[in-house]
Amino acid sequence: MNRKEQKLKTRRAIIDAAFSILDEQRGLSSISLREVARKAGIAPTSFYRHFNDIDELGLTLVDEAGLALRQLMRQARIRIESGGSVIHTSVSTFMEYVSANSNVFRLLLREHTGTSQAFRAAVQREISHFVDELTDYTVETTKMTRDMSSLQAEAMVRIVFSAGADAIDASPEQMQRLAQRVEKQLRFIAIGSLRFSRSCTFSTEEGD
Amino acid sequence: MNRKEQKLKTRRAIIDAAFSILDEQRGLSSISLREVARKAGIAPTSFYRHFNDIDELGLTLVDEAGLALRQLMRQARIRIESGGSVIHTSVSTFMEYVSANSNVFRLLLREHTGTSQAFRAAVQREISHFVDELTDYTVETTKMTRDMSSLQAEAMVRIVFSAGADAIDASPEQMQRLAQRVEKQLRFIAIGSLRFSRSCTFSTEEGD
DNA sequence: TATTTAAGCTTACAAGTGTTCGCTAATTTT
DNA sequence: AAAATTAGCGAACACTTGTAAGCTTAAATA
Repeated sequence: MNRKEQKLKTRRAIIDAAFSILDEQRGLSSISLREVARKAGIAPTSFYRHFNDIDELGLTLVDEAGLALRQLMRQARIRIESGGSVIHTSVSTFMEYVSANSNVFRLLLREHTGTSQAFRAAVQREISHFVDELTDYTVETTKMTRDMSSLQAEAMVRIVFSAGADAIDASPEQMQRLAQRVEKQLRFIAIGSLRFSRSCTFSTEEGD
Repeated sequence: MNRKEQKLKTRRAIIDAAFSILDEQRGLSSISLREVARKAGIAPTSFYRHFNDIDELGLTLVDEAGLALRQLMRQARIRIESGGSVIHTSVSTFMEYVSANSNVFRLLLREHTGTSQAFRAAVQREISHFVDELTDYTVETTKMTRDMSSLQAEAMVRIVFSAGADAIDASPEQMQRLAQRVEKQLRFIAIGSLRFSRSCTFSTEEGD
């Protein structure tokens, strides 16, 4: 058993090395096998004992980042259930997550608009997941239609992720300020979609 | 004069070559001097007659992209003045711009979250410009405070740019659909901020 | 204990990179 | 017409890159 244990250990070393490189200013596409190997403390060729390809490593990183994102969602839901404003709690949780896992979030943001179709698709999948969950929540807790909830959720996620991008390089004070702005903006959307929803009730055949 | 003319011509060839490479799947950071030179039809060393550095080329590209963005704003304003819904006109103009200059917009999006601090700052500057102009417009055409207008403008720009990212790779039908969604989402914000603004009037000392 | 397995290493190669140097040739200036 | 300037080129440099081949060595299995 000691063998597989060791293998997993250096596999982790490779992944961590890759993340640490991303942390230091570089994107997935410009990451080099040799650099990762150097940082992980192995010979370049040993890399192939763990991944067939450098892209395989990249997808692994995106998967791990997506996992962290889902954990974030879970945590936010738990906090919401124990009381407090939904919007405030969500934004706070998100911002904390961004600063705590800045390298992970940076990866998601970069690859979202990045150079590789496969990575972009992978990130898009994670974000859609995020939107879907928020849509479900909105449908449950409001009287809005699914379509309207979906629009609202999408708008909110766009804003939060976009703000998250700015938050990465921000100081704690800037982030505090940013979070407050985002909260207000999300309230715009919440209020607006509700209003919009009501005004539509009159002009469509779909009653309540 | 024939000399400077020729120089400008090959300078343009270099810039166009760089843009065309970006078009074909690659990011600014992974662009290679030699590749650009090859595509521009000059020797690698001749590149230095026009730019000190490959980063200097990068900044030039970002500047050109920003210029195009400002032209877009101007065009949108003209269209708005000649009647029609502000939101609809703006979104349409933006979407048309994105698909017409997809490589340029791609550059802005990528470098916004990209690998180089200088590029990120340059793009951020352009986007801030965009937000500021929209804020001014909102202050002029509504009774909202500057702070509130700024929040609204920022939210709208975040959504539009985020949607623009999705629009790049979308088919015409998908883009049509996307544009409609964005329009509704912007309306959420417009309605919401107005409502929010009114409700604040009661709780603050700032009357009207 | 003997044999097999496999993680990790060293060496090696072909291809790509940025950049320096000195040259050519054509245009501009004197 | 002579001199100076300069866009562009070829050769060469000192790298870095991905990947292949074969070896070592320690653990797993028989």
